[in-house]
Amino acid sequence: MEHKEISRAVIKRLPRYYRYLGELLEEGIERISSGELSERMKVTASQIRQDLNNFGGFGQQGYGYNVAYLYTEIGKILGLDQKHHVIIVGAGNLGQALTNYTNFEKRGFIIKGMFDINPRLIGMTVRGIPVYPLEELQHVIEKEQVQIAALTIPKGQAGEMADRLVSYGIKAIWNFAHTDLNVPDDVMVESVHLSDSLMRLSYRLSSETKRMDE
Amino acid sequence: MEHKEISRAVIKRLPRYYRYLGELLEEGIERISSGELSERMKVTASQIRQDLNNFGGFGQQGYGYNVAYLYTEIGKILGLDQKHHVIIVGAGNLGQALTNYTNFEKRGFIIKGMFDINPRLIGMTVRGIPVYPLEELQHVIEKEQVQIAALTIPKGQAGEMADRLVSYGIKAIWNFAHTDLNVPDDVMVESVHLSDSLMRLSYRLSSETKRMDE
DNA sequence: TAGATTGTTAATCGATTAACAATC
DNA sequence: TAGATTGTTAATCGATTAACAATC
Repeated sequence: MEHKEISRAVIKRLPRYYRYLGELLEEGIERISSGELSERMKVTASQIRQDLNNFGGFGQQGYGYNVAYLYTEIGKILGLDQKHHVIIVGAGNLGQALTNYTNFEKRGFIIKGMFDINPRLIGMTVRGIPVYPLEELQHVIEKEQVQIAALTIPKGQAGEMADRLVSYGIKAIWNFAHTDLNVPDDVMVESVHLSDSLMRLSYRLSSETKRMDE
Repeated sequence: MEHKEISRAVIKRLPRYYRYLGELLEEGIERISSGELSERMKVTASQIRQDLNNFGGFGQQGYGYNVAYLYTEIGKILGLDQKHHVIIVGAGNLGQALTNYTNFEKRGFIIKGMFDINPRLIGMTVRGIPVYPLEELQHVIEKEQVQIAALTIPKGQAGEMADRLVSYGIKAIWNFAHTDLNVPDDVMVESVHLSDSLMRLSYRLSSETKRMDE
């Protein structure tokens, strides 16, 4: 219906709001004003109110925001009220690390299997989740109605594997390969480029050092 | 000296330029114009020229940019011409994955050790790199002149550990814990919030589904 | 009711894109 | 020299912040 397209910048901040609200909830805090939250998160209160109002009026004048309510609502916006079936393509250390991270499960991301070409890994289980050979890929995706694939394989094979996953009906790729993927418009890609991140850290370290030399 | 502070947005894009230039280099391409690069990277040529000119005139009118030269120069800007000593705090799957990723080493990030509280991991080696007990932290940091610490431990312990690392002289923290760290201004933090990333993917998946329902 | 704080409009700031003169 | 393409200034666009009327 109404199509006030939400800006990329806002979406990027949503999980952070969710994280802070979760912490408030744990601390037993019931309500919070944009002003208080702004101090904690180190953003302006104005930005918080603007961001939230993209999705509707969650607050109440003179009161602020109800933490539990806002937490739930942002969860819904992020799609965390639904179960998502996930596979991990690439059962190396990184793939295993993702599988072991049980918090994803709590948020509704259910890992249905891991995949690898390495025969030594096939048959192994992590947290009871088996490593399948790649031949099983299509079968498992269809049977388990998998929507999300985490791609934790070397960049050389990533492009081809992405195409293959898309052809099997995958709708979202969580890409850890150090390359950009080209997929159809209706397939979502979220990339975690670890080396890019490390280089940014290196840049800031170097430029800070230079600044101090002056 | 001259202080035309580089914007956050530009710095964020630098590693991506570096990545694409590396690929061009591998393909044996000697020179490239901002127009050609813009097609590959799917950004505007104007942005490429603006970004690069923050650091100096790397191109030549009528010719474009020399790939090898530009690659080297951006490498220098990113601090990749220098060696950085790194430790990994938290020797679980994720820590091991980082240690196994040999490309970091190629870029000058040399891992000097891993650390853990788990006695079962201590003494183990990954690619020849030993897992030390936390008691060795200060000693190794000082002896090996470690600048960068990757933090791959649960969020509950992350804040305290960050303080400890800072007190031992660490100048940059690559934070994988699902929490924001508070450190002094001269200490750089680069966070990789995996769950934030997964939630963004989930958001886009959900909103795409909704759009199609209309 | 008075005080607090939101939701929202308006002003500002910064980042991106367009345009073009400079120059290889 | 003519053609190509940069470096850079100007114009546009979008995102952030400030301000304040609405309202609980």
